[in-house]
Amino acid sequence: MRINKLTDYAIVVMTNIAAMESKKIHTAKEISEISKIPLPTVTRVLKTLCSGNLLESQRGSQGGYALTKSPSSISIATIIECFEGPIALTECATSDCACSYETTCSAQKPWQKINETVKLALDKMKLNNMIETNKSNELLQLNMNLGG
Amino acid sequence: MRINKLTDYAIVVMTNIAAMESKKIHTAKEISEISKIPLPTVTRVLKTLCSGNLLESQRGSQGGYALTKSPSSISIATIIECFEGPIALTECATSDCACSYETTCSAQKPWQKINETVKLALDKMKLNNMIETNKSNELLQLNMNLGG
DNA sequence: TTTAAATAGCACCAATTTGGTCCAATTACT
DNA sequence: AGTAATTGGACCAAATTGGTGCTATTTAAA
Repeated sequence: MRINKLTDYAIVVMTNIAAMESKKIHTAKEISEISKIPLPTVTRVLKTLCSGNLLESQRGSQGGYALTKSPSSISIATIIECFEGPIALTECATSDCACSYETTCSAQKPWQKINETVKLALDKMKLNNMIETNKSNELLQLNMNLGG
Repeated sequence: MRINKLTDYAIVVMTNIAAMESKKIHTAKEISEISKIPLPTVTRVLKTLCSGNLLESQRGSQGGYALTKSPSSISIATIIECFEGPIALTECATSDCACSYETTCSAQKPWQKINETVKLALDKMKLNNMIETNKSNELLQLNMNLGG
């Protein structure tokens, strides 16, 4: 039931980028050092975030990554969906559900309700909510969410 | 972010047992046939449910499994926790979190909020809610939740 | 034009988790 | 005693996940 490690990395990375207001564009190397995530891994995370349109990339010299939207309009739900597909505890509520009991399965409605609740909670939580407590905090680092 | 297959099996099994009011005790074989889950696998699920005190077992001839409580007082949350530990999208909100950023990590509160919401939704959903739509329905079978 | 800096898109391997199965031991009823 | 049933453990195969590296491509600056 837990989110994947890569998804957790992604949330850390996005939060860190959001917390750095001074500059707009950041290289993978820079983000790697700040987040204390090895470069190859953070690179992969950044690519996925990019293909999900949560980051935009600038190639070549002086290039890097930047948020596509303001921190207050990027939700945790979006980030999770970018890495793990539609938010649902079961596949039942998903569009691509090939469940053969669709019409008779009485369990489907309860699950839809549960999944909606979860999605709503994750939709409400935006990037700025993750950093607003105190901005002078050290930047988020690896393992803060997954414990270690 | 999805629940495990075994957890899904467990919910199916528990719902099916709850739906059979006539008899109180059911053998593993019986439950296997009704739920269309292979006997060895359903056996394992039943054992786990038993050690989590959601089912009580009677050994020997004429033995089997029965709910320990009424369907209306058994929540989906309890079943999930029985198989996957504390309900949390991250480990941060868990008691055994060894997160070294505890005091400074500003992301912890948001995560606690999210996890509480999820837990609440799963706590509210009881076994009787899973079957109440219409009792004449065929019993739930394998894959109804995970699709397939 | 050349060079250096950076991302893009793969493909690969290792480690972990998960799922499924079986066996020997134990218990209880007849 | 014999049969029917659970118990607990161990085991293996499969799938997923995480981590890394390589090469191509793009861009800006020297």
